[in-house]
Amino acid sequence: MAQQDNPKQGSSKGGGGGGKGAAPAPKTAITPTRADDYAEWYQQVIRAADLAESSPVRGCMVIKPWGWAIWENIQRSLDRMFKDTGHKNAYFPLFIPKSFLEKEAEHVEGFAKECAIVTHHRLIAGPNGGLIPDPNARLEEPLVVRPTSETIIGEAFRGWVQSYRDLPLLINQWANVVRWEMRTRLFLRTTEFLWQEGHTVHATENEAVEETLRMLDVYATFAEKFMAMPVLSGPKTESERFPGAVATYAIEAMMQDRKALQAGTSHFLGQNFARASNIRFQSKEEKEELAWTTSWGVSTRLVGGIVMTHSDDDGLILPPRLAPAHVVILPVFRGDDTKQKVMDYIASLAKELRALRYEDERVEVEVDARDIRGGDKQWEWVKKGAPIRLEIGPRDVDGNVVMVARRDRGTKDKVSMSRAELVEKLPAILAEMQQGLYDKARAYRDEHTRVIRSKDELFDFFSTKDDAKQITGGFALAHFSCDPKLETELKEKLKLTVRNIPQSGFESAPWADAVKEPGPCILSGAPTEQRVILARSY
RNA sequence: CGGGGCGUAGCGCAGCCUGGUAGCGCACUCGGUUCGGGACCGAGGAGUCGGAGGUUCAAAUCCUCUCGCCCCGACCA
Repeated sequence: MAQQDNPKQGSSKGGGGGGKGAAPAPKTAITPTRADDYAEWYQQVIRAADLAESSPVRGCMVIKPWGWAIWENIQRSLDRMFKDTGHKNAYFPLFIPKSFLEKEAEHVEGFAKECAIVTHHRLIAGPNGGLIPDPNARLEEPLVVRPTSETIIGEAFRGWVQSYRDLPLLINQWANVVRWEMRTRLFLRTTEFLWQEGHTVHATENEAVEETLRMLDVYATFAEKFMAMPVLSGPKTESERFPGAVATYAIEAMMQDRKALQAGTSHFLGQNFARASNIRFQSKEEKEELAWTTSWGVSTRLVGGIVMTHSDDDGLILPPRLAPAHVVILPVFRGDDTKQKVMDYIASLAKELRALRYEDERVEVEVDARDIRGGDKQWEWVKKGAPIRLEIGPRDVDGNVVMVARRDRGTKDKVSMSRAELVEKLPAILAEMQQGLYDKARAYRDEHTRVIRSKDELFDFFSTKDDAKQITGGFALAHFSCDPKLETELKEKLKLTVRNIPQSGFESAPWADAVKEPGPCILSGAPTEQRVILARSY
């Protein structure tokens, strides 16, 4: 059904201010729409949902309460999964002595270009009234602000590991890291970002590989069950590998502009970092051996993934399992006489709803009693993506009913429900919404994933006609030999990269059978064992 | 870091070319009428014109430098 609402906010491209010719009234709460300008739409959704804003510090964002609450939910859910797989949390320093970073050759090369460095520990008055680093307070050895913590954690682990009895060592840290990226985007790529990084040490190669895959699987499960975001799991090619890793695995999701988002990585580090940090242990056979390590992480980028997977032209849509509030109650009343009656009713309903369980968590209820216009309030929560909105006024109180609106339905699509029915059905409704979001995202991804059989087909799939902003392409499933030279060619000509070599996440997709088929590389003709995913990415 | 665009009230913008010391819409505050809803009328508050230097009697407007944002590229979670 067509939306007739008249948004008050959002950027208008044409027109200009000063009361000049107004642009035609947009019909969506977010301007522009996804189809018109996806990148700008993304920015506007974040702003309209009040998730975050940019800060005075280059590339760094301020995460606002609603955005932070989503991250907290991500943290809580993932943390439980880490604990359930035997991991413990710990915390390591923000600063890494420069020399530590230099211990692993590939690692240095990979991160050297994007490190923030601390060289002094004191400021003094400068010539122009400002502050300058005190030349007498120069650090003997500069400290790097961690871009990732393998080296500093490895240093600690060396002391923690002596015997095979100390293994496996399964540690996770929730932290911030800094990577001086050239180009930043809220949540997707910021100079400072928040993440968790798991670091584990094992006695055998097998165990370490198992751990790497286990955590990749934890990520895939989290993405699918909590974020309602379908992902394809599998190893990366050599060129996309984490600096210093033997193998990197990733989960890859398709956003609504059909670009891929790397949503989580798990690295098998072999003995490279153990060697660099000298992590050795005595085996049962009384031999001194070099350990095997892994590392794995997901970041605040996941919030960007949620935005781009589910949201529509009216704003954010949150999967219920990660929504800071499952239910938002919007009181409707006029004078003080009806207010008390309505608020009392709402208080008792909120209490009853909070006692419910959804996915083994408390149902979170927010009562928005702010004294602002009902319509504005309604739209605010639409844009913030709250799963359920309940409208309750005097008439509802009298009839013991509530008006229920779902974020996955039209904004005007409200149904009246008895209080008892709501209480009884709420968990099921949330579950249905969660599943619905997943199914929809899954259908979108599967629809825009194409089995590609030739170079021409590939170029055709990703060809752009006239408007550079139009959404085209998707995931190309193709036989590709993963030769770095050929990868460069695809990157230069089509901006494509091999996202991964999918191992799971595609069961029951219409093209599932094509994935594991062997065949000749569409560029070189060399034989390959299975198809890979080629896509443009964030 | 290269190319392009841009920073003027919370948000979106006009003013800059042709210097004279700030304006519009929405938001905000108050009053009223409305109101199961993204209203309407009236009154009002709010701006270091990103920052620093310079030219000038006078700078949002001209010049230099700088910081930040957005888009495209290279780099990447």
